[in-house]
Amino acid sequence: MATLQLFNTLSGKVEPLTPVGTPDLRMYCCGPTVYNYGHIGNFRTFLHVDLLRRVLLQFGLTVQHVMNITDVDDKIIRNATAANIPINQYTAKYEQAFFEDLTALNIQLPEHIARATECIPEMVALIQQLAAKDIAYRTEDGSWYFRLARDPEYGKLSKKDLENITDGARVDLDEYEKDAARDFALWKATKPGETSWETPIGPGRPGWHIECSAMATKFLGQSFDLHAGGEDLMFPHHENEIAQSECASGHPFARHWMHVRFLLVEGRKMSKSEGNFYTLRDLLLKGYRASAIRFLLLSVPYCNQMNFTFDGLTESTNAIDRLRTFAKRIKTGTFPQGRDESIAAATIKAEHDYTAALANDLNTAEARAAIFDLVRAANTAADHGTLHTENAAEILRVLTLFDAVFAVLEDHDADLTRAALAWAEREGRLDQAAPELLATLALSDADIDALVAERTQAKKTRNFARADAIRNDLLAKGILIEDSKDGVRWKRK
RNA sequence: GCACCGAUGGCGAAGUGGCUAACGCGCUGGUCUGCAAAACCAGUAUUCAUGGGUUCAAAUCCCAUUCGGUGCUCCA
Repeated sequence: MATLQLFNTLSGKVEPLTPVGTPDLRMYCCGPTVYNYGHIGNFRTFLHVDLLRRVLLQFGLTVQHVMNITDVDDKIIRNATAANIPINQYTAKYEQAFFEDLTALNIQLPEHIARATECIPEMVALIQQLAAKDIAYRTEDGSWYFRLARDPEYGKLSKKDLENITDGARVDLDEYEKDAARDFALWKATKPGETSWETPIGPGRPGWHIECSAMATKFLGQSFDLHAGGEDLMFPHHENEIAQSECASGHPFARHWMHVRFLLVEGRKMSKSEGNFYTLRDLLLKGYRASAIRFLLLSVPYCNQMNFTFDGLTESTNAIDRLRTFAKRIKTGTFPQGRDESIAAATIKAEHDYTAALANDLNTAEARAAIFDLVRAANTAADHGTLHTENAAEILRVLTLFDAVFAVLEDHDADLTRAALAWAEREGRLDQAAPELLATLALSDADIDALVAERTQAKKTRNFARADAIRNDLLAKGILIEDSKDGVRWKRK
């Protein structure tokens, strides 16, 4: 069984990722702050964590995977206050939307979902531990801060020297109360009108970093195998998590740290002001398939910056079509009995290359290439009649391995698009949907089957004008007809 | 401003000292087809941002420049 070699931000080296102390690989991944719909940058991270998880499972490990939901923070409080609703009502909507999006992207759910608001006692206990060592201190207004001067290892993840980062210190209303400018908030005192919790350390709400320390420890213990998140979280978020957790417990926190790099959109930084900021739902309404979005976001390895483009989405759509067409051919085609040695060798090579690529720091681009090499070799063989039944079975097994990780071969795209349209209708956003999309989905499968049957009949009577008219009409509505030896097929483009 | 990362064909992208620079998409020609589609075959970067240097040998190492990104402040 292969072992995953994964870059570790903490050591700066590629190292094997294996469970220590328990049979399960224990991993914690920073989840969303549920104050809005998730954008494609968010999902690049969640997709690569999903890929990691699927690779670990494929490599024979079991995992205990925790993801947090940040359901209390400044933005949530601000937006809920503006909407004049309680924060839990505000976050419930976006949390539900987030899980719908995970489903659309075929992202597996972690074993544990941890909501910040449900783990307040654990956070308070952690702050008390730090307070007992005089590492946490309380300011006059009732907030608690972490005394950075007490952590000599601070900066080891992001390779920062404390001396060099003080100039960028945050200017904050509370700053005058802190002992040192870089000390960060563990607990924020109640401000008028804000949600707060009555606790043994006083009323207030959690600071940003404390929830991940508390929840990771709650579900995985003081030390665990892997902590992952977007590259921007490395500092200060993850650095602060390490500081809090290790100073409190006296034990190493996560052994291995993985950071997913940012994406660009059409070569530019994604931002609302650039006008290139997209949520998953935006793309579905434009008519792009969920599977194509998944495949594109996974096609560039996590450790590289990727350029997300609409041409890339079209490319991914076409690439998936080719894979699906191929899978169908292998599953349903008729082949001569027996086994061809050269195809068998190509199949074994593809499986080997595919596995080696993923084991090598999750090189998804090379893993993809290995599968496409197999597709070409097998299609050529099938065209020449040298692909045999045993070859088909072996190829199908490799395709199954591939799809257990990439998860794009099963076609749920039309249903997912319909669901997105139904959501847009409820939200009054139907005007954002592409017109061609509405035309395509207006046709039911039965309608299409009827037209295809009519065309087949027209062809039999050599009425090609009528047959072509039907085909062109359907094509204009996004339905592609293919005649083959085994009969007529159609698919939605 | 300081620190770090990146720049590979029409587009996306792998490769990080040594076989003809993967793979996908696109495009061109061919096979098949009533015509298409799918599939296959052939072609599609003498060259890896630019300028120097190291080496028998560089896309891969070093220096400089240009451009893009990230962190230093909320951010996947």
